[in-house]
Amino acid sequence: MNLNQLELLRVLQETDFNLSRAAEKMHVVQSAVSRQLQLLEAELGSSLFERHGKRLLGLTPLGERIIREVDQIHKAKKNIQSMADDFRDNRNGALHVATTHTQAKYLLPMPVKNFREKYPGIKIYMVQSSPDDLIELLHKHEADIAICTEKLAEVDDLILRPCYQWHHVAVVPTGHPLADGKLSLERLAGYPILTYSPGFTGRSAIERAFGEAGVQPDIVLAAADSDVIKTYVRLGLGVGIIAETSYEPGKDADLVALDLSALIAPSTTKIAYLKQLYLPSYCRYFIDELLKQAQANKH
Amino acid sequence: MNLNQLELLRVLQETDFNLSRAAEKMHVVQSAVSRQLQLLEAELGSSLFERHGKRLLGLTPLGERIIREVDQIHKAKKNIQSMADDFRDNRNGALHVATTHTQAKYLLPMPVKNFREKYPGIKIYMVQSSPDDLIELLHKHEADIAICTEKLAEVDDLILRPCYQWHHVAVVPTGHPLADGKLSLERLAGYPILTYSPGFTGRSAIERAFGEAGVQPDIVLAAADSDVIKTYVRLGLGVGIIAETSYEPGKDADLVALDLSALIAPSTTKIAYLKQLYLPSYCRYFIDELLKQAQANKH
DNA sequence: TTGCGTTACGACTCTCGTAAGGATG
DNA sequence: CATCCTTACGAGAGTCGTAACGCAA
Repeated sequence: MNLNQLELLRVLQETDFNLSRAAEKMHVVQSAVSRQLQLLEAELGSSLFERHGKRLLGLTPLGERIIREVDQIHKAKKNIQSMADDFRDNRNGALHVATTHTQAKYLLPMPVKNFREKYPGIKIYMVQSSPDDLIELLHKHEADIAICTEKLAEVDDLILRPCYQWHHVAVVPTGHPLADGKLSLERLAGYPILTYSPGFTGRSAIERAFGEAGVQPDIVLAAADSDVIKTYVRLGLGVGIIAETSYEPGKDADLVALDLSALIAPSTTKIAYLKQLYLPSYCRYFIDELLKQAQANKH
Repeated sequence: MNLNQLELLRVLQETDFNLSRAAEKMHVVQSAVSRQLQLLEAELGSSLFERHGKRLLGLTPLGERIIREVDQIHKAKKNIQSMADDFRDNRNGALHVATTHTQAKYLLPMPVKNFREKYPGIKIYMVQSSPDDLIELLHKHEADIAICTEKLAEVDDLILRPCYQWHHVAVVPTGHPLADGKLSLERLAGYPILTYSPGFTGRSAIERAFGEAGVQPDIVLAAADSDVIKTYVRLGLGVGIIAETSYEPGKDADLVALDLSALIAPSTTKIAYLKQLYLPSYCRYFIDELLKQAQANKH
């Protein structure tokens, strides 16, 4: 048994149990992985994959169990590498951040700028994705940290750090009737609503608020980002509901933002990363910068 | 980086960072481990060991961290082996049980007998040791399961399964004055006491009972096993306090057992094993037998 | 026929063991 | 001077790549 053979199991799982593609991923010829797999199975004395003829179809029950251990080993190995790189003051690492549009646009810019200055050698990769995907990206080790508001509570192999709390605002063109008088969910629901896609940026809090009030909003546009929403608000499609941070007084002077903190429960944006993985110091620095930025935004 | 190099780190820790002895343990010549260690340190880019000249003195901070990951890897690797062996219905395994005298003599015999019949190919190794050592044996992977009453609560990487609850009895020769009338801790303390060594078989419960009563017993003999205690009780050295299960009505007809359940809190004997290690099916069978035996003893 | 996996064989790399050498207490 | 670690070098084991073959969609 050796690390390459165990790695092969992981790669096979990621390639639909296709030896040829696994070989490609591992930068060896196909016959090599074929032999290594045979050797491993021979050593363990049982087959780890269900087969149809020569083709691999999936894992056997034993294979399932073993691959869980392989994942542990893979994580530990990664940790050893990261720690050594970190200790050596390696300035050639990479930071993979997965987040949603809202955070990428309104929270990350300053932290990223500071990070670039402090760690010019570290490449920053940002993946913008849906909250559903973020957790998966962490688990696949394709992201080091994820920043988002929704969907980050269910899993327990993550460390979750609350970053900042915010509330929603309604945005309407200046002169819109809603801008006067007292706001209520009922009045809001009297207009077509434009807001985030399900699963994005506090959408669940919006739904909960309307649901508990027994009001059925007419959501005519659901977008992944605030800019799209604002664009259509400008076109007069209806009332936008976006995160307060997404309203920019300067650029959005033609829009009015109406505080909804009394009507819709606040949302908390969190930072998440895998509990079992070692976080290099530059990663910790980035998280600290995010928290600092979140503090600054409050004032 | 490969598994042997990582294993070397573990072995070095166990051999006081002595390359020569580590080489012996790994069944290779000393120059081989020297080179492998150099290769690993070169690959990671930092040294993992504090050195004084050529000699290794201990781990660097980085080495400390890395070895924790190495332990994870070692456990996972062991699990893979165990699972494969178990799945293949391997009848050539071994069961390492660590326990104290009392359990070895009064709880284990039947379970061991049943185990031998069901798994004749599995060798049973029993290590008798002090409760202090048992946990260490588990951590060093020199024991699969530990059975004992004391000291099994503090660590959280163990799974603890309560096995049975029992209380102490006082044993005196027939005709001893204590055999008549009402027992109390004060009366007991009027005689020399013979009981277990600190840390053994509920000794802590005995101390707590006397301590809370404000009575200072005169413990003239502290032994690791009940048989020694009974022997000296027979010689008239004083009153023995032993586990109820250690009093055998047949063999011990010349002694009287006096129930102390009202005076000394009951003790619970537990089975412990490492949370992160895979338990082969024969191991689980043995644990089941122990629990069954504990049930049977109640009646 | 194409895609996928296995088997055979020669070349290369890696690791080991032997042996000699240097440092430390 | 005994113990411990390192270095040099040749032998052997292990792994890879090429290539030819078998099998199924």
